[in-house]
Amino acid sequence: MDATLRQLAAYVAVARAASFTAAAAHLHVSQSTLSRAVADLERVLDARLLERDTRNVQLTAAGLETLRVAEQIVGAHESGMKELRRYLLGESGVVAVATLPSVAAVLLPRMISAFRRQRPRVAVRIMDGLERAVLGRVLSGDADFAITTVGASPDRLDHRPLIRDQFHAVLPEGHPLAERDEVTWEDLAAEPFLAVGPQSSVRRLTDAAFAQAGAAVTPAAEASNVATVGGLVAAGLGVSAMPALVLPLLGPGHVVHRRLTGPVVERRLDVVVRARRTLPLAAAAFLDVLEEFRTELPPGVSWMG
Amino acid sequence: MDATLRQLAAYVAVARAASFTAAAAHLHVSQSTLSRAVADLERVLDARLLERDTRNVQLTAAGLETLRVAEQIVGAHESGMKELRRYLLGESGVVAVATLPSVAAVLLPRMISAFRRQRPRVAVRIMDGLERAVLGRVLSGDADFAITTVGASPDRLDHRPLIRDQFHAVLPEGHPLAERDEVTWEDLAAEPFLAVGPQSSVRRLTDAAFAQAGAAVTPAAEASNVATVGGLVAAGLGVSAMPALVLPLLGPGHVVHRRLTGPVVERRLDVVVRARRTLPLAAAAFLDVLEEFRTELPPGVSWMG
DNA sequence: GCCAACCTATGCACATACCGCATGGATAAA
DNA sequence: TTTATCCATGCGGTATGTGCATAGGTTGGC
Repeated sequence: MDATLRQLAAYVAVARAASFTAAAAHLHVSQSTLSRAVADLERVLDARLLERDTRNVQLTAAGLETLRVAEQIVGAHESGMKELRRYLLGESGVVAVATLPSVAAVLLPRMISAFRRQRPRVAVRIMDGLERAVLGRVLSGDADFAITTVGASPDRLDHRPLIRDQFHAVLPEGHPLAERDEVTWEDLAAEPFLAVGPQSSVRRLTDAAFAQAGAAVTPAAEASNVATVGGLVAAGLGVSAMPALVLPLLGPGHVVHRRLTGPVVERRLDVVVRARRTLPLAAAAFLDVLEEFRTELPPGVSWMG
Repeated sequence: MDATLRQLAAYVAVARAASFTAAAAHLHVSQSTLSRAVADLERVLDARLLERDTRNVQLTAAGLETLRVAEQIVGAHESGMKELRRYLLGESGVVAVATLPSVAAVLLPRMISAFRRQRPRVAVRIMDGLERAVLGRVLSGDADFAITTVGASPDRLDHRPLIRDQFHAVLPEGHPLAERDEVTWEDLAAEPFLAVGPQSSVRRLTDAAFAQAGAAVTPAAEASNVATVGGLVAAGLGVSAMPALVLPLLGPGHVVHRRLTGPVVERRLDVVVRARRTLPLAAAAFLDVLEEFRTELPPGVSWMG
């Protein structure tokens, strides 16, 4: 049979103190308990570990080796439990956030620095991707939660609104529409439209907005990367429409943006978690930080809830 | 409170098998036992580790971290106990032998190779020194046992004869006494005598032998190292007397040796262990090997007991 | 849509382990 | 010789651990 953790811990205490009585006082148990525990250990190992001559307790060679091993085992238990507790209290570990590239680039950095001021020992892993991939990360458990648009509300996921993000017209510098303060979807429909790829949630929203405005728009060009779309606009190949958070990602080209109405279209970014799962405490703490993180946002972006 | 080793082991089994029932079969315990153990662990840690939906058992994030830590702890326990058992069975560890330089150089190498054929994973540490130091090593517990002469039988040590080692006259080549087959102590007393240092047990025996032969001998020179004495003899400065086992250590000089009688003096080499101590099994195994190690010995050396 | 199969949780009873108290026995110091 | 100190051990009460039987709930086949 194997030695109990209790026997090993008792033995370590007695061997270190070289005294049953002293070790008992130190551990706040009775001396008889330790006497028995050590005797049990010796019986289990079938070896004499301590030489007791009423006045002194002295380790045998086997006792020395046993002490070494027992310290390892007991130490592994103690440090492991301590580590685990820290993790479970959300004081260490990794928070994995899945989110859209625009959120990852524009909002997350500030959120993370606020979070890490509060929990410096918790790392944050960012997984950016398009809505479908992002939701998949949450479903599979790779990510603790997501901040993303949610098209068709999928099964096994809970979500709640976090941020409102208004669409803006994206125009080349010097374009006639740029002279106005506001542009309508109908205005845009008259120009060559540069769209993001069909996988993007932005594309779904622009398609819906044109339909709502009663315009049938076939994109003049598509690119999966928004920076590419920005470049196309800057080069004068057409116009586009992007949520406010995406505007900083349009690249260094000379583009301008204007409020986009008729209708005002908003992208809603939700916090998405797995249904019927309790979040790891560190992840929950991140969301708590988000609750209080009501700092100023770029124009056209606002908090919800 | 801390998690029990039993709880952690149960959890590791269940988490690996992703099934209470399968893990129970594997560990040969009832399913209810594991169900309870895992529930206890979750209560102790105050965290949900497994998501059970009747068909599948799936790890939560906390469960994954707990599995990692629990595997470490349980693994440390298992491997530690295995290591300890090996040690206690004498299948690993170190046997520390304290002994005189002559034994260390001449006899021990063969003994060690015989021992290691039987227990290849046990290392042997040799501590050589003069009798006093050698016995001190055993008393302090630094050495498991000693092979040495024993002058005044000291307290707290047990000893039993192992080897008989006859004294020989050590002469320069071409010396008149070298023409005989045997030399007496009286013969030697007429020559300049080259002695080892007063700390050496050999010195004690040569002094006693001369006294027994009725000769008062004052050494012409002393050296603590027997090779030095050999060099002095080879240089023609005098003669000496050494036990047979020491003869190979006299160095490359041109010396010869002859049987020494009147009286025949023997050095007795004992095995010395601490009284009332059980030897570590590996050390006991070494002594067992010695028992059976009755191979040929140099002339003038023989087994006892 | 219903039934059978399967999996985990739990009530119950029993055995063992564990603990502290009190005390015995042995030794070193006074 | 006496005293103080320390470890071992008998004893009784409590906590813990285990298996059996079974409840409860979900999945998959018919």
